[in-house]
Amino acid sequence: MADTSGKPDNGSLPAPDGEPDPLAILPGYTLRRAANAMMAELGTLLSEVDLRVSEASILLLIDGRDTMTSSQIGTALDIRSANMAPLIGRLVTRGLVERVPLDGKSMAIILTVEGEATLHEVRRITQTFEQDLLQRIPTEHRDHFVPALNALWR
Amino acid sequence: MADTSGKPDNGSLPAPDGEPDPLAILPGYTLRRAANAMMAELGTLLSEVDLRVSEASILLLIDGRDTMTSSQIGTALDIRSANMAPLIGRLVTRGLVERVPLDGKSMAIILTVEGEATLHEVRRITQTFEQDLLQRIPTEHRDHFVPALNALWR
DNA sequence: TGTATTTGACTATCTTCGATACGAATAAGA
DNA sequence: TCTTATTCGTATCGAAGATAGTCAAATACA
Repeated sequence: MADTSGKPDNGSLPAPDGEPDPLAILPGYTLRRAANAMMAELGTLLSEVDLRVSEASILLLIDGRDTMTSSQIGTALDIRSANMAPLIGRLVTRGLVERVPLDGKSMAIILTVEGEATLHEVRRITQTFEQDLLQRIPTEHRDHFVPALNALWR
Repeated sequence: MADTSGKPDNGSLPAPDGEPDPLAILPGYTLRRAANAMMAELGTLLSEVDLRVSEASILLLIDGRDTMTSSQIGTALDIRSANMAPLIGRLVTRGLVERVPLDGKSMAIILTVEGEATLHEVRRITQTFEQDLLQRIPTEHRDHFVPALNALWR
């Protein structure tokens, strides 16, 4: 209805001459595009160690901990337990982590020796990636990037 | 999702002495989490008009244009033509857009009257969403948000 | 103690977005 | 004309995420 917004309303007149994308000024749209681009790139980098982004996240998270259960990992990474099961399963199959019973019900997910070696590669890849990502952001915006993003979900 | 509230649920994670989440300072990780949270929220909002985010993007893009082909839309939104086909197909089935032959090979995708009415709702929803999104970002970071994101894919 | 509820791990299946691979038809060029 | 490239479309796959529901262990409680 009546746009009560005080933002630049270019809605009904998109100026179809030279502007290829009227969505580019929308924060939500740019957020999606940027995230897609970055995740695709990270996915390509991680294919070197045959890991998906979510799998690499798990390895990074459980490093140095020996009592983290599948559900705790899921809570930390916001992954449902139904989706954790096959994720952990693949890591177990590949010998990167193992399930260790904590009690008769809970299982701790811990890195194997091979998992630690792979994690080392993952660290190398992600650190380079994160550095490159920040480098692409103009210096005057760089320090605002993570705080702004964190305000959207933390 | 269901975690947009600032509740203190991390009793299971290490205390604030060490680090509650070693991934939270990674730009790529925060980017993904923020984008996921925002897109889930927008998806929920758009379910009111039974549209997915990508479908709503198409409507927003083609408004006011009458010679945009499926492949041009795909180029603008970075959607492969193979994925455009079912997307446009659903919009056609719902009577929101129609295919108009341009030259025997190319088809222009244009809004129907009903599509324009729906687009009006979409604008209302997305403008509120975009405004809320920006509001959540602390003022000192807000102006840096879109420029920083655009540097990652434009 | 016995019963009921909650929790942890898991299976099966669905949805959304995105990517390939390929085919058919038209347009454009050698 | 014959070949190549473009456009639109099919079918299929993959990653991430969501629901529903099973099952057994753990916990709460009357």
